[in-house]
Amino acid sequence: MAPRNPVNHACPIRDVLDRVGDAWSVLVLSELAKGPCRFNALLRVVNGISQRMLSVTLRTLERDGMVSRRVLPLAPPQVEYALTDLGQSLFASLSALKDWATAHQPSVRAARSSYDARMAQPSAAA
Amino acid sequence: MAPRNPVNHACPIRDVLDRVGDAWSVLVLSELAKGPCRFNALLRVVNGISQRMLSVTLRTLERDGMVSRRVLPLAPPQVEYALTDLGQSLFASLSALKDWATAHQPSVRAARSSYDARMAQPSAAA
DNA sequence: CTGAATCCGGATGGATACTG
DNA sequence: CAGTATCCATCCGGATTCAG
Repeated sequence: MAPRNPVNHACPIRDVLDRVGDAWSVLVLSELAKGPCRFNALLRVVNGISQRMLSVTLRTLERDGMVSRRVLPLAPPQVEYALTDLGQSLFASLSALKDWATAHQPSVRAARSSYDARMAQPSAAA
Repeated sequence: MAPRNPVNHACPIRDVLDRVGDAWSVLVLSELAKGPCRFNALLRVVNGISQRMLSVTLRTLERDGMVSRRVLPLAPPQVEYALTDLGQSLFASLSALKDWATAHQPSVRAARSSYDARMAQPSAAA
């Protein structure tokens, strides 16, 4: 997830984005933000995630201290995942970005349409 | 950059992260935040980016309205890239995340070490 | 100088099957 | 239930080459 290229600076932004930029982490994070959850429950609710990716994602999040893993000693083994304080604070910080996205989505959409339209017309300079 | 999987919700967070989660966008963004810059200048300063990825990244950012592109009509063609207002506001929002990262990097590092240590010892339940 | 097109190796991630 | 291991298709991204 992290070592995309050898030039990873000590840049804190890249550090977070490597942790959060992938397709699933944020989804899992936001599910767990609603409350603790078990593996298969996450699998069902995260919509489209594969068993493998859920497993990988959870392990990474756990390793980074965002998620806690509690094994219930029961007949059918149960494992409960939950956000740690650290994970909750990260999720909170992400909301700033979410707010930006929500606020500016129209602008971005407009920019895109405009760009696509401009590119479609070879006769731009007239 | 965006369509990692067909399940892209209309989730605004994923939307931003798809735009910003890749390895280079943020680097380019933060360079341009310092002021307008030309192609080859970016190429030199962004440390490790290839010509192709710079080109691709700039085009994406331009399409999304984050970056403006101005062609100077000169003998050796010059193209100047700069952040738009939209791009600057995004960059500003990213700083919240950067602050989080800076503040919690030690915690994350600690969590990782701890996790790695725990995993190294098969004898956990005693 | 600024870029686009092509080629291609490596990483990413889904499907499946198997284990505890 | 909660995962891991394997197999394999796809995509990303670097190097190179060509064009305006």
